[in-house]
Amino acid sequence: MPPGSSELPAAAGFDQRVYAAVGRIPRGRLATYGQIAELIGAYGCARQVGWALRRLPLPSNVPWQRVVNARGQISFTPSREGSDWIQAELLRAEGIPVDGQGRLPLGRYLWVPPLEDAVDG
DNA sequence: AGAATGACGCTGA
DNA sequence: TTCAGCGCCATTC
Repeated sequence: MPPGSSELPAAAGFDQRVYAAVGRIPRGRLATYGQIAELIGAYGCARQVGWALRRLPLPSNVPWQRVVNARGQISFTPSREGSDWIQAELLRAEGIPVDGQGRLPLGRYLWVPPLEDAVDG
């Protein structure tokens, strides 16, 4: 729709990129915010990835729970209104052990995205 | 328009 | 290992 006719934020397209990238994370795997940002060509915009996931309506078909910070820990914050704890439960359901402090073995479950553009496919 | 905020990440102590 | 500081940039007030 033409600009000015809606209240849609300019990052609406950005959100879709994030959701598409997150949707590619296999079950039982983890990715970081920075990893998703870099994957969609927005290196350095890790925070914006978090914003996009925050705007994600729950429940959602997007595996948002597989996105954690680079420190290998679930980002706990009151603004999530409990979705952070839901994230821990969902990850445990996928076979990923989550610490009582939200920490998890990121090195063991880190997702390595395929290089689609480098090979013929 | 300017200032504060935040589901991040890196460096240094 | 944990903690503090700084850079980052869209969102929000």
